[in-house]
Amino acid sequence: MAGGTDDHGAPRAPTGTRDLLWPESWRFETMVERFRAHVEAAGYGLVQSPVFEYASVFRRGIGEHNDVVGKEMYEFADRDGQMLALRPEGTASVVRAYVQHRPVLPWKAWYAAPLLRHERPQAARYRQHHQLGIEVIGVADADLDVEVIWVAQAFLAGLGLSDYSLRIGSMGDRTCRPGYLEQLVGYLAGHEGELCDEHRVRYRANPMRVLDCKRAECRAVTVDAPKLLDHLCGDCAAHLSRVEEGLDALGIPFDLDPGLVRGFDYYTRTLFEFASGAIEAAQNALCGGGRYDGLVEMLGGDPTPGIGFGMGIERALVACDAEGVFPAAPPALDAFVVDTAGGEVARVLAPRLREAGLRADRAFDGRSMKAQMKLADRSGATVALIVGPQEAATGTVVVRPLRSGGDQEAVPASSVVDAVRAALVAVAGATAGRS
RNA sequence: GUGGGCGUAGCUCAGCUGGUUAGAGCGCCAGGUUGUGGCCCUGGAGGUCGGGGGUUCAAGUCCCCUCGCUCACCCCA
Repeated sequence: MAGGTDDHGAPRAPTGTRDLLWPESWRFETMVERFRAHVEAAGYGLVQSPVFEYASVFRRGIGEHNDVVGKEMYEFADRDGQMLALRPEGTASVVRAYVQHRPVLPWKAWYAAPLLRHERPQAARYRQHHQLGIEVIGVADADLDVEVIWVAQAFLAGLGLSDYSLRIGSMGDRTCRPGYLEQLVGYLAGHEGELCDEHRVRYRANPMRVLDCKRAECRAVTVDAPKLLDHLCGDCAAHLSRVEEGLDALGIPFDLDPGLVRGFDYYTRTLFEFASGAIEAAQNALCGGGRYDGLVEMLGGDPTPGIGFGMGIERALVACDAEGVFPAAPPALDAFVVDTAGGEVARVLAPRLREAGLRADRAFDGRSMKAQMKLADRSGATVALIVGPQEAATGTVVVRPLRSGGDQEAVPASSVVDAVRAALVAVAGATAGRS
């Protein structure tokens, strides 16, 4: 295959992207709706920002020294020569929107958006993926950190998930981090020759990455490296303690992880990540977030605190599959019209049923009774409404239950809607009676 | 960017050491006393065996290249 087509010339979805067809698409959207209900009940309002921004928004916010901006961002000059970038993560865009519009503080926003990164696809990782997220601008209180973590945790639990864990850490702030980084770089410089090939040359650009390196060489060095959690200033230490207390108070289990590090420059203080224990694949991070008290300023606003998280919808769905929860059970039809008498009845009856608030569909192309009944069955409809020559001549419609054992009956065309409603009630009653 | 695995009907896959018109299950379509779905039976449609080149009397089966998918590293949701 070449040029975005298969070898027969038919185009296909780009590498790392996928089409979601019914009923998978239904499940995806249902998860978004769940999230909407969950966060709106906690005071968050939807924010929608463009899928592309001036590239500088991400360069300034996320920083140059990480893979997302450095080598994964879709960046291009448009026809006017403006440097634009497809949104690689959610927070920078939302904060840019805040700086531009200055909504009243505190501003609690949520979003569900596609993110694009030119990564090599693998299990549970795509070039276009989707995140559910929240951002709160204008609150420094550690109790908000607890709320934000709760929002994520309660959502996961609400999906029915139970096999996941929470790690939290702190990135310090401008008071304590610079001094710590200096110490860390000094320490690493003293062990430069012992680091892995990659970090031997890169440790100065992003020293905290080395702490996260999985290679044995780096691990041997970092065991005794200075830890940021031991060098937090008084305010950052107090903030972290308050968060831990709050999580304890809510009964949310967590692990304090000195090695929890993120590549984005904007993070300060609280950092957290939920990982699934049920996902077999390597990519098991469900949700990552943290505080970014310096980001608003970096994007041209006044110094204003902020915090948020992003949760991968695709990953959450994989976790749901792995745990056997949140099944796909799309709604079925109420009625399916079968017309073998020329279609004159079906073309009016189906719209009338829908106007009456019923979920209805019909067959086309004048197919046989058997074929139309098959479609009716496959549609999941509760009843089939059958119109043959006999019914067409007498102005009646046969109401045939498809999901229960009841008998079919012929009713006047004028009372079909009532008959369908009665059948729905009867079936619902029978179902309730069985369970 | 690096490495491994795989590419045969819409889907899941068989096709042994290269040899006649490439198969199965599911799905789809049409029939099974001339008006009724689900089960069952019968029949049918549907494949340039990812693409290109090479070896050979002969390749889905071997070799090379290429595209794609997939898994892992890196990083991340």
